[in-house]
Amino acid sequence: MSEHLESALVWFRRDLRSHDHAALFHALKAARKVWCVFVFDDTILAPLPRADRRVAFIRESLVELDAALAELAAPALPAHAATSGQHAGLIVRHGNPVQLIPALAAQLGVQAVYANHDDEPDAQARDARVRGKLSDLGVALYTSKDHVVFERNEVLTGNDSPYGVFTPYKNAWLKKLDPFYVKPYPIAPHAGRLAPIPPAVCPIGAPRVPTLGEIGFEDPGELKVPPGMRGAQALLDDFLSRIDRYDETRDFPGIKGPSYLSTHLRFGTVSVRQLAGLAWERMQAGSAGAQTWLAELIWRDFYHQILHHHPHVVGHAYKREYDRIKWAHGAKAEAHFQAWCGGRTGYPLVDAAMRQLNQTGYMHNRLRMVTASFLIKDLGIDWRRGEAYFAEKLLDFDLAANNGGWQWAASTGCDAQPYFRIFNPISQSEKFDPQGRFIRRYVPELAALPDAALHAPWLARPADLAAAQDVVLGRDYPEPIVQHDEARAETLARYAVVKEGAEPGRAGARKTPARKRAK
DNA sequence: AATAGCTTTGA
DNA sequence: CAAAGCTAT
Repeated sequence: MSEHLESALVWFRRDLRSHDHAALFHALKAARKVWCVFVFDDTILAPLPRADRRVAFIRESLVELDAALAELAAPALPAHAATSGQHAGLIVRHGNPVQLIPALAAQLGVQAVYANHDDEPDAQARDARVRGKLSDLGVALYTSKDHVVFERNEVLTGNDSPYGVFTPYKNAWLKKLDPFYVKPYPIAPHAGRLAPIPPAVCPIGAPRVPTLGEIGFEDPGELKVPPGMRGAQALLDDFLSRIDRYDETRDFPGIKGPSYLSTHLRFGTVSVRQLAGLAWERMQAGSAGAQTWLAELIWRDFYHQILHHHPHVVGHAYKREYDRIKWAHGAKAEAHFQAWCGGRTGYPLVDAAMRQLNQTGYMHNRLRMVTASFLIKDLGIDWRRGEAYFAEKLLDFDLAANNGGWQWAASTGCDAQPYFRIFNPISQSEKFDPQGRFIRRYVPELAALPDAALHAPWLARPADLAAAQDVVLGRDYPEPIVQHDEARAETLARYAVVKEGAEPGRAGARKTPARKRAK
């Protein structure tokens, strides 16, 4: 890999940054001339809604990346020179990378293409095809770890098998970590090798990043997450002032606890090495918040290596016996699913969370667990439908983490937690949004209710409902679409088929007494 | 990374 | 009688 090449092409995918970038570093070290390309992959874009925040986020980030690469290549050039002639930057294409990458490699006459690993099954298949086509042209494809701190087979159990349980994985991960693994790849010292883009590849003076319209999309409106490396840096600066309290604040959607960096991790506009390094440093200095946050980054690595080793988790339970569960079907289930999607379940915290997702493309992590548990364990609906809905709506959607989270909530996943993990949507609400700050923000029709009545308004005293601007359940806000206690019993029965032998009718036979809530 | 139901403690 | 603790699922 370190032999000297005349020229190379770096293919950017989920790593839209110009610093601490593995593939870019390796290319710059190996080749005299280096070009950079991003492809808007039509096989991914075609099924998306036309107003998609992610596409807008990517486009904005590419504009910045292009300028950053040009600046790195020729820092002395005044800004106006950037449009006056041949200069380095980002080549952007739109179509199928399986054709476009080999074609561009041939046009540029490079000897190698460099990219960073993407362990999603579709990406693996795509990269294998690109590798084959490049190889036909006599061009090598070199790929590197970049998206996670440890990948694939880097963290293994004592007998060299991949971990399937998080806690021992985390312990092994932390034991393996040392400063080497979080050291940034230096780009700037080698950036002089970034080569001007030939006019035949990108016409001089033409903008290199297409508009949303040019790739068939519409403006999705304001992005709640500032895009690009600069957006990431701004969020990181802000989070570093709060990270020490992360362990105390992260579970409360009504307060600013999270880093809000998930989208940047997804698109690589921030370096996970930098984040892990910062968190590790603070953790060693005694920060409980940094320690808790680092564990979240480790969850991310964990789910990525799960996906790498067990691609069947896409579309199937990690533990295959859980695919025997019969999920709710029919008109009622369909109505329930629509109510869940639209934030009309009658459970205020669930509805507030779903409305946050619909309105902003983001959902607080605590609420991802609450809403997932509600869909699966209260509505009895197949976790894959919820997974797909999140996949469509989340700006930070990442297949490995989303799938892992849903399988966790569905109890079909890799951690050894038993099937009875059933969140109580009311006690979750009382515990994590006690003042209803979050609920009031997204369910304003209930805002005038007293705190105690917000979590389960159907149990509120009629006087409280009347006092609250005459809130009428069923008119101003839905009645609960299911009764949690009953749903819980049904779920236990539903999951009983997984238990060995699946003694028919055993679970759920014990009647849960209807729980009355004292005034 | 949870809850229900029961038991114990405390005001 | 309510909060806090314990434990099986």
